[in-house]
Amino acid sequence: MENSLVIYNTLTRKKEAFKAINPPFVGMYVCGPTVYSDAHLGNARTFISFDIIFRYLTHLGYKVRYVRNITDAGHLESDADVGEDKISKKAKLAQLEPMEIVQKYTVGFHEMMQQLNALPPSIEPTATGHIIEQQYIAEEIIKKGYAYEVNGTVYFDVEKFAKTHDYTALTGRKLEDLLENTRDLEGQDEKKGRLDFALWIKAKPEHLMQWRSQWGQGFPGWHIECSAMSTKYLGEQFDIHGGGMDLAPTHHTNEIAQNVAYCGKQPANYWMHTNMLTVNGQKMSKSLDNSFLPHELFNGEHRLLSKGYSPMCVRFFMMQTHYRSTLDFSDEALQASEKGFERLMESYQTLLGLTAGKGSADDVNALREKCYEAMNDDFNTPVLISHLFEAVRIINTANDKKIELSAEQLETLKTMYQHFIIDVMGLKWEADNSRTAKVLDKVIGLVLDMRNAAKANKDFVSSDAIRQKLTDAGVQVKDSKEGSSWKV
RNA sequence: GGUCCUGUGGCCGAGCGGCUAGGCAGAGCUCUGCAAAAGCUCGUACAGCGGUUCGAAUCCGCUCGGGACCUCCA
Repeated sequence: MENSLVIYNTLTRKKEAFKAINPPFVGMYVCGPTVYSDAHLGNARTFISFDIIFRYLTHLGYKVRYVRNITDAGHLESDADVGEDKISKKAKLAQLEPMEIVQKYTVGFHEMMQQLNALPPSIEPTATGHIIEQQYIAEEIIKKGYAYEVNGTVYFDVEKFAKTHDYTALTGRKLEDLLENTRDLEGQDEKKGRLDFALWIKAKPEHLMQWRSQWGQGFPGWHIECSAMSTKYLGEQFDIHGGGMDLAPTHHTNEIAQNVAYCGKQPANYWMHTNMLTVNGQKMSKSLDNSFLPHELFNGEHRLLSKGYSPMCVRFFMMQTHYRSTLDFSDEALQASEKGFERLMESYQTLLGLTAGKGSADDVNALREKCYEAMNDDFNTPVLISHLFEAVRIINTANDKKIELSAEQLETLKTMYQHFIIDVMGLKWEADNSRTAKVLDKVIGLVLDMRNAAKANKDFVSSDAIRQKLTDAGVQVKDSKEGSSWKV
């Protein structure tokens, strides 16, 4: 547990040494997806970033309870609007039960995360499963005097809260600016202040998702679910709260206000925000129609792609950019990553086949230390990867018999690869174990035997013709002293 | 309009006051029957203009680009 991990904290706008409240335990809450349509790659980027964080904390020896919610109710089309929630709206359009929508997209989301090799969170609570808890917190906030009820809807009194608390702590914005810039929208007349947001919303009779409450039939506001579920599973104060950057100004700001009003405590010590994924310089967003769906990316069926990219390649691609930087998605960048990723993974294969020798001057222990330094510096995966490529060079040089690595050096490299590539970055072999793949392996082996026979007879015309045909078929042939190998 | 972030070599992308990031692409070389793969070498980059400093891609100011949020969004 002794480490020098530093984390960039949005609250303080600087990197801080990470100190768990109750080590070795760490509580981490991440705002999950709203399951009203297909998850896109922008969602994936955020959750992959937190997957790395979860994995690295675990690797360091922390016992992490990672809570990531599923928003399956209460997510308003607009924060100022008291109309329908997203799930309900979609359900009407598709003539489905709201829970059918929720089920469909929850399953889709899980499939995507599994393909991308993200570990499941420790707890994945749903908003609809915590209606009582949300009502309770809303009620308590009313008791504390920071919320009020109007016609069956409960609002949080932002201006009153801001008098005695730092409402804009997370973004550092000025309350006056927020007040000036908030637009007038329908449904505002009920609210006392224009920044007030709903904790509980009165449902119209035709509204599909509604629950009974002391304020009448209704459904919960969006922000309250996270307050309710984080408090329930991680306590009033926990270590890390995360989410996409776009959530900080509204959702997280309101979430903090709710928690503080409810129990007087800032919910999390470290607020972490991942940056956006862009396409052609613009945020990938459902409303901008520039989204990539996972399957479009994996099979290449998208107008912006020349080919498909495997889930692991995509994962690697994302890790070549720091989580707090925007990541611009392009076919060209993806192709470059794919090559690099393959070289890295092939070196792993090479490493496992190396035999120990005298030892080289390369300081692999120092290299491993550098990997830790990179990750300890706010989870800097791009720098980690640059160090791993240094290892790739050493391994390939040894494979070329230009240097020899000692048993200790090999062991260090193997441990380093296992820890950082497999455990922390969550990359894995994309081995094809299908029956056809096994048959193909034997067939190509046979062809290469024939080619080697031709080579042995100095019949290079035949051997080169065979190689050319294989190349045309997409099979790359590599000759070495030990024989020939191939890859697709 | 307001608030904030950002501009790095052909492309992607680290760096956050002095020490070659890295990947991809390109050129040359080594190895090899030839290729491929691998290794080595190379480009000598920090939007522009000022300023602070012994020293700036890195700090400050201005100018010009790009983006985010202020309205649902990871």
